[in-house]
Amino acid sequence: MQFLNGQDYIQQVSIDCVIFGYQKKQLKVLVPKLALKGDFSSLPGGFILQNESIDQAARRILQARTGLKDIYLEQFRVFGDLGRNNMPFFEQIVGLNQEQQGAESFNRKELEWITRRFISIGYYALVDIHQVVPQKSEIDQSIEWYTINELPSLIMDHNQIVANALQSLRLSLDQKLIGFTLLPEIFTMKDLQELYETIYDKPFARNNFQKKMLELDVLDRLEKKFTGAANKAPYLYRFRK
Amino acid sequence: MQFLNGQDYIQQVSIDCVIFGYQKKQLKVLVPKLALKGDFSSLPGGFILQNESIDQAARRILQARTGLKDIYLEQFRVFGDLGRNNMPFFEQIVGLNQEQQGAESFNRKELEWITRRFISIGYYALVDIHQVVPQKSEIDQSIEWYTINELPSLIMDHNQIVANALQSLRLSLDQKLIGFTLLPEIFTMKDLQELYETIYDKPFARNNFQKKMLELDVLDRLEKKFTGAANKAPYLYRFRK
DNA sequence: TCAAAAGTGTTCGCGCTACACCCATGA
DNA sequence: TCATGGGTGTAGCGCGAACACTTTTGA
Repeated sequence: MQFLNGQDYIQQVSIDCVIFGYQKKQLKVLVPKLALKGDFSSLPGGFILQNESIDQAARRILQARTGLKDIYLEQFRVFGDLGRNNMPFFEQIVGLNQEQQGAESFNRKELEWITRRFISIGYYALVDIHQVVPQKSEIDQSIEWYTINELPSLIMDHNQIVANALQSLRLSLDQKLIGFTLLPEIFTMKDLQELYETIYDKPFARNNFQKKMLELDVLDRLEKKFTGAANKAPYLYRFRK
Repeated sequence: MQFLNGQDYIQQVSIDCVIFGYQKKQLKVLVPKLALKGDFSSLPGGFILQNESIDQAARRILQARTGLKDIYLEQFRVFGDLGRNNMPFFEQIVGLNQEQQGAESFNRKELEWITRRFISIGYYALVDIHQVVPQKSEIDQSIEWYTINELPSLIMDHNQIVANALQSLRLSLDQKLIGFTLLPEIFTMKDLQELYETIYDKPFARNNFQKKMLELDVLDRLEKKFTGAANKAPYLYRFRK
């Protein structure tokens, strides 16, 4: 019935993942560039196999791009407007790729399948960026971390999806103690504060931030971290599971 | 390609609506009972036409059951577990309806269509219960308002969907000034307070509740309401749009 | 001894809660 | 004039923000 690459997927439904990472006071998103002429980038995505749940599908997609198995994952919204189809995108490609790349690499049936209208389930994931070795899929030319404020223009409504994901992340961050998943296992209070400041794009008072975090009672204080700098050495912390 | 009743729908995706109403200090949900032997109830739901957005589909489904066009509507979650299919349900029906009702009223193609695994997009709606004249669809035997604590057992995971909807409603109620949509246009402060107490299932202090609501600066105070009771007449209010 | 940055204790103001009081209404 | 329920003012309390002070570190 409905096949793409010989797999039996649910038709007209896709999953798009906003994979957040954090490095050097910047919130980043993992974005592959498609192996087609014309600079097309999109969110890492995929389809849902008949014999897997949507969460399993999202995990499979994430694992393929990040190599990580245990990832913090949250479904945040469905995008189902009319006009969410790859048609204009493929038309552009056909125009740009007259030889044999791109659209030609799809056979006729696959092209029909992929250019229909799609409903997309948005997931966001939080990862320790240092643990990720970004993996190209077979349709990618490259895959890279982009600072969220310097994202390239993405296909369809994918820029909008990122904006929505960030909004949802901000709402959940305080509630669910998920910020730690963006950091390495061991971190200083300053690291944590800078992460929060980056996500909310506003400063926090140092002492109050520390107090608030410690009162959550989820941090183990470890030994001090001697940096060689001429100041008091900060404690290291670890998130208690 | 994919047809049910001659319509071209997206396959394996459904919409389920939790329609909230409020009457006599009770939060209610509109639940149709299916025209099949064996007491099957489900959430009002439907499918997505190829040429409508998911929001439009939800509105169409809501209008069909409530008669109302302008309805407060919120998408709150996607349910996509494995095993979300109507197969066990239809097997039960076949067992119970040996004659010609129920499953037999579907032709073979429709049966195949409807018994596949489904991904369902959950919406909740808030309506003024007095404006609604519940409408049966052709597959319903009846349709009724049920107090949320006395819901019947619904098919598949629909009871779970209702629980999720209520949870989302509670989270949004304070943020988005949507409570008023459950009340008639004109109401007293006591009406509003009782609505909140019902939804959150806990009491609020009368004076503080009043202050909080008035400080939102979204209520127009109208004339007093003389009830004939031997006490001070309460003001009537209207939500300012 | 000093500057830099980390850790901690204290005060201030706001918003929510609780208590108190007054007012209108019909019997 | 009284009971009932509605409207409003004020005091207490807890949390987060702002401020202040101490401690540690290497130059």
